[in-house]
Amino acid sequence: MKYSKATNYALHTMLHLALTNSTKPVGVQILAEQQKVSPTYLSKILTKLVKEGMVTSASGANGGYSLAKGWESISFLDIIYAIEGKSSLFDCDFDHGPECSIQKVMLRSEEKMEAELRKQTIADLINKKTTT
Amino acid sequence: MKYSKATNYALHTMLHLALTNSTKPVGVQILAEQQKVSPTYLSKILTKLVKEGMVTSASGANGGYSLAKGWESISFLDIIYAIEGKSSLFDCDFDHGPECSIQKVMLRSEEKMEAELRKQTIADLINKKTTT
DNA sequence: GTCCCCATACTCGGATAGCAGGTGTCCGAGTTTCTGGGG
DNA sequence: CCCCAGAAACTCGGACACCTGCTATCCGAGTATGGGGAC
Repeated sequence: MKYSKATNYALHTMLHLALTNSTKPVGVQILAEQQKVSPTYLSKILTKLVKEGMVTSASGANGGYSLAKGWESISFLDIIYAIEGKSSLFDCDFDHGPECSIQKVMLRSEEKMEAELRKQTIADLINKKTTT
Repeated sequence: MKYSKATNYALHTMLHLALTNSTKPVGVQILAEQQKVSPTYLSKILTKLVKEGMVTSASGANGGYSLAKGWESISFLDIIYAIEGKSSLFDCDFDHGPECSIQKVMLRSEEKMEAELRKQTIADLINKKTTT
C-alpha cells in the first residue's frame, strides 16, 4: 500500500503555487518542469483539484492555475482526498455480524492519521521556510 | 490507496486462531472456509506470517497453522508490516534539498496511525467479546 | 499382543496466469493576446 | 490616432495505451497418521 505519485505531485504543486504568491496564473509547463513530469499528466491531476475548488484554472495565453480564495485553510487531508478519494483505507466486506472489531480498530487508527493531516495546512509550511 | 485484501485475511485469520485457543494446529481449509477464500491463496498469505515468526506451520495429517509463542504481544502493526511490507506510505524521490517538508508532514502523520496500530493487539480484541 | 513397514491422505510452499488501477501520452476544443490594416 | 478583424500561440480537458503490483490458481514435494502383516 502506498500513496500514489499523483498525490505527491499535487502536494508539491500546491506548495509551489503558495510560495510563488503571484496574482497571475502559473502555466502547467512551469509547474511540470519543477517536478520533471509530463505537463499533460500534471494537468490531469490538477483537474481534480479544480473540481474540488482548491485551485482555479485560466484559459488562453498567459493562462494557467492559481490558488483559489481561502487557500490558507486547505489542509493536507483535503488534497489527499481530492486525489485518492474519500473512501476508507480498509474495507471488511465480510458478513460476520453488523460490526467488525478489526475494522473498528483500523478505522480508529486511520482517524489518528487523518486528524494530523487535517491540522497541517500548506500555509503552515510556508512560515517555516521550505524547500520547493 | 487501500490496504490489500491479503491484510484483511491475515488479520481475521490471526483473530480466528486466537479465539479457537486450540493446542492443535488448524487446517487451511477450515480457515479459508470462514472467509470464503481459496485455501491455496490463504496459504500464500500465511507463509508471510510464518516467516515473521508469528505463527507456526505443521505439516502432515492433522497439520495446519497455530499461533507462535508470545502471540499475545503481536500488534496489528506487526501483521500489517508482514503483509504490506515495512516501507513508508509516502516516498518523495525528488531532489529538492536533503529534506522534503511535505514528506516530513506525511511521515509524522503516518507515525500517528502506526502508534495506534502498535498499541492494539489481537489479544485485546478477545477480551472484548468479538465477532469472528 | 507388539512392533515395524508401507500405502495413504493430508498438508505446506513455490511457480504460474488473470486482472485492476495507477502512470503516462496524445490530440482536439476553447480562449486570450497580439499584430496589422483600414477608417 | 483609434478601431476592428484575423491569425497565432498558448492553454485546458477528455479519450486512449502501457505497465507494475495485487488477486487468484494449479501442481509438486514433504510429512505425520493409520492400518496391516509378520514375529
